[in-house]
Amino acid sequence: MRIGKLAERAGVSVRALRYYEEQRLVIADRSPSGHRQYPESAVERVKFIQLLYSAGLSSKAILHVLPFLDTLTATPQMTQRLKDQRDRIRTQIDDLTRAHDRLNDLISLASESEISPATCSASRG
Amino acid sequence: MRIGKLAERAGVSVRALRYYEEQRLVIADRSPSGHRQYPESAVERVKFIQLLYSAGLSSKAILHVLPFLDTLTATPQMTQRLKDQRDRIRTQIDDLTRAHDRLNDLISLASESEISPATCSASRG
DNA sequence: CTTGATCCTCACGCTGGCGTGAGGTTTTAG
DNA sequence: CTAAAACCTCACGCCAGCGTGAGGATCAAG
Repeated sequence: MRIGKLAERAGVSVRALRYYEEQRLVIADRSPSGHRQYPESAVERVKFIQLLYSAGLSSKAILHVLPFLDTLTATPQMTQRLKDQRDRIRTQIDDLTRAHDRLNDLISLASESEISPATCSASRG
Repeated sequence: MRIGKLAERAGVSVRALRYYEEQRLVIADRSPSGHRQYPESAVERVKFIQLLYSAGLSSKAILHVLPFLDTLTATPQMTQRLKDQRDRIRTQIDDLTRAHDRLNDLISLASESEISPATCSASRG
């Protein structure tokens, strides 16, 4: 499959795919004319990469995690890196949850302050 | 209180505080000589700003949310913005959770692949 | 009065994940 | 055969949240 199709199917831009290759996250065969050729499996791979990016991993961190996908065997070091990232994400989730709750508190206050005194008793029963 | 003390107490850099002022997130009085003067309340305000930054809000988004802290009254538009941000955070939490779970799956696989065949039956009962 | 800590205002640098041409080749549809 | 679409390689641009001097004023203590 060529780069345009992969981009479409994985939901990323062509530019992004070239960038991933630059970061060595994805390896592509080349046709005699130099066009990139991807296997079917690249779709899932790119989607996984996107998942990790959206979770805040850097290209470098992803690069350290990906080899496991290929070989399905991990060195203790790789396992540790996976755990480190997982823990970092958990921490981030906790931070976000705190912010989420704080915002929710504010929303409650805001909703009340919005309501005119006359309708207040009606809406709060 | 002056900027150094506020930075220390709020757990941010002096540079960051100047940046927040540039973004109009924090307003500071000035001494005759031009030094910034902050009230006690600035500590909590800055901590709250940090919370929102860590939740991925931009300066602009924070700027739209903060007036509520000062007035304790919200326009419907402000309430809506609060809700939008809360929803965005929730979405982000979901993304992170998915990544977290995927990584956990990988960690399970990795832990297995790490174990030598001889010890495998022992560790898996 | 002096010294060192703290403060001030520019203003450039950095990082990451791409966007976006420029200028040229290749593939594909008709 | 031709035109459009898709591809290629540079390579600069962007944004955000600061870090990090440069060069100078101000403050607190002895």
